[in-house]
Amino acid sequence: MGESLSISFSNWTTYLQRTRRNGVDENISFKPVKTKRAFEEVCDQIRLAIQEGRLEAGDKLPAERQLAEALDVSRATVREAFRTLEIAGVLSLRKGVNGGAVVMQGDVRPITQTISDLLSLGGLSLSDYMEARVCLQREVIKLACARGEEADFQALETNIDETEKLTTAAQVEDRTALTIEFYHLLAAATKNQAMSILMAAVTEPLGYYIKQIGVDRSWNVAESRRRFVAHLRARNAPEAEKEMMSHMERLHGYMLQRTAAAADRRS
Amino acid sequence: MGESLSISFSNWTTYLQRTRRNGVDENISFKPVKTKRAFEEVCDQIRLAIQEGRLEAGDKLPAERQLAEALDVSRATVREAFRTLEIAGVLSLRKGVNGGAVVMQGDVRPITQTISDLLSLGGLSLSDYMEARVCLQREVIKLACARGEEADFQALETNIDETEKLTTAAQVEDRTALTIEFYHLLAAATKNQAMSILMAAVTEPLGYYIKQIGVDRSWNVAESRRRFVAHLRARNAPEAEKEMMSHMERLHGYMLQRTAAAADRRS
DNA sequence: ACCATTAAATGATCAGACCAATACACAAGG
DNA sequence: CCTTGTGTATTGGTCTGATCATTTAATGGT
Repeated sequence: MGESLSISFSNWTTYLQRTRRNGVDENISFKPVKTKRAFEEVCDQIRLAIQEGRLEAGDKLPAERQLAEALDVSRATVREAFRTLEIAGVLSLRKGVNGGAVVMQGDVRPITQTISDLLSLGGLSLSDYMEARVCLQREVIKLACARGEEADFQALETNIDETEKLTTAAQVEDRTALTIEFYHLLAAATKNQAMSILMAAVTEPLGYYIKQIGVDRSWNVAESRRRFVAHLRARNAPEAEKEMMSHMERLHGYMLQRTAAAADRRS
Repeated sequence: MGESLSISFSNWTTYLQRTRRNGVDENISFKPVKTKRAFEEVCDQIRLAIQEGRLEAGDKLPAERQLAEALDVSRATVREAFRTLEIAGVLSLRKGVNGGAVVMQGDVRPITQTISDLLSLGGLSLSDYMEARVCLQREVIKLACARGEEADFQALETNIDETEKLTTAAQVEDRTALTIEFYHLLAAATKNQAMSILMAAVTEPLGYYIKQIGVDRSWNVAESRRRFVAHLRARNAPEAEKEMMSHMERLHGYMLQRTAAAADRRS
């Protein structure tokens, strides 16, 4: 079925482009000519199979060599398709006998990675990013207050305990990891996977910034967090929100200030 | 500088694994042995260069052949790295003289794609997804009410006008596109790029579902939207929210019902 | 039953080649 | 001078075929 994959469309596309260039048929709506690359076609076929239910999580795809022959493309092409889907979290590639490409359930990492990329490339400003963090956080708190269970609150408090144990400057990295985990645990209390994913997307990149600009050591974060969890336990969403908002306001102000300082230093 | 890229770590990792297997040092915290693949190393080097400001949007990387030689890896390896970063929206690959790999500003598509993947693979439930949509929508409305300008409201109304023009069943696809555009325009009114990104992430996958289960033709969406925009213009966030919530409630109920029906039919 | 060795399968990488599209230089013709 | 066509070099896209590294299962000895 894949035999037509590598047939050349060059003559046809050239014709279309020339036609447009002449300007005669300008009013006729041509779709932008975009020759799909072979590996994209392979990607699409696999994704389509998943959408239509012909493939689902846990299924194993044919080995690269076999699939290449079946689709009448080279192994390198199958490889690029597999790589693309692996990065997307759709496939997992395992070596060895009984290895191969296995369909996964998806992965959150591409999302957090993309947010990080957008931040470091300037496609997303730090202030917009932080405001979105605040907005999401508000909704998370509402849900967590309504649905959080004792186990969730316990996990949050354990996290705070561990944070307080790490006081030396050398443990900044571990503290950062715990901070990020705190937000993850909070999102988990919403019992909503999608909210967890979105929160992860706007939380994970924090680590990169904290590593760059350092932490605000002039403030005891643990105290604020304890008050916050207490409000959560009391199902007092407005107070919990107020506590968190004041914390985030301080954090974001600190980050903006330090980032601006770093930018000044660079120029 | 990259000369050590292809040196084999196999002996070292094997040693570590054997040591662990013996169980003697179980209490010592080993990091999980994860032999990084060559193309990942290349990816990381490029991303690091971006984070450190040595590369920024608009810069052009060396050609595949040159970079392969510089890093002492094969062209295929550079290629997989480039492909990975291209899919991530970090690079754009262009053929021809003066072509090559150009650093971009990032792209939102990986995020929406990942959400779609998670939905079709079962890593994210439809109900969780829709609830997150509602939560995000609430925040978007707040911001849009506060910051939306006349041009934004105008764009929304134009969108509604065009939706009303399309009434035949054959134009379902176009109507869907307009529906998605409506949410994008609404997000744009927040003047916050991050909110736009998050909204896109939870809006885009709608198209896939609507195409599958069809639209609810028993209800006039345009009317509800007109009321909604009127509330926006009046800066009346609570009423705007109420209008949108009732609409989404209906839409989501319809989707859950039809999806369940489709699932029944399949089994 | 247990352990070490071997073998086969499979992804990871490499090497070298050719194809296809693109942009630029340059010549031809108006 | 401007336009138009024609190379032509460059670069990503694909192919072929090979070797390396890792994993699992089979094998076989103790």
